[in-house]
Amino acid sequence: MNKKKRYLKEIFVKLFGFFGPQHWWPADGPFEVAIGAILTQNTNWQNVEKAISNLKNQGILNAEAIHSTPLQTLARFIKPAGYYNVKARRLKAFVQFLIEEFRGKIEEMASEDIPSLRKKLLQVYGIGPETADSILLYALNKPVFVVDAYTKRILSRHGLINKKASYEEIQSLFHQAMEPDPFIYNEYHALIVKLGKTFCRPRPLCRECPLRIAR
DNA sequence: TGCCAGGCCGGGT
DNA sequence: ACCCGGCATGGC
Repeated sequence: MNKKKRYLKEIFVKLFGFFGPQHWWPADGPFEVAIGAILTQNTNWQNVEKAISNLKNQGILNAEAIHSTPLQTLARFIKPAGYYNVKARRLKAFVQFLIEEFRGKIEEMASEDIPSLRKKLLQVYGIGPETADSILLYALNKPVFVVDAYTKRILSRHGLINKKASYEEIQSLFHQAMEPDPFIYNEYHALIVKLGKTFCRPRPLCRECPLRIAR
């Protein structure tokens, strides 16, 4: 549908014009991006920053250290991020995968082709589609669009999808509408999050929204 | 004070 | 193939 493509392009232009560049991901290097991607699952980024700060202060923000830190101890350090027991297990599962497949070096993931790498990531405990795509885009700079709850909400409110649309379905809309440019995908997702937090919350502020849908 | 936040897993239908 | 309960902290 050509109309949807133009609509999606238009949304990007409006958001970028209104909010400006977002300069995501707010992290120091690709490994920290991946850890943050797991920690921020259904969680405020502000809380994630505290957890990451703890890991840094403990000097264990690297694959080997997380691997060798006892589960309970790791859970204690990431407590501010919420769901700390499951997330501790997820962090360990991820670094285990990283060590087994890429000698613990996340940079080495970049040489693998996107579809097979995405499939591998999805097999890791605690990594679903959004987290996998966040790692691909924000840690490895791959042209993969990240879909999240805000994306669904906004597209649904604009009548571009129905509520039961699947993750891949929504993702393919963006992949068809926009050039496969990591910079564009990076900014677009970040801008959607910005819009979601500012105007498109469960109780929306449509009057002040830069997209201003009539309803 | 409650609602909400940059999801995912596992069991049940 | 979907649907839903569970997981938990901290900020506004």
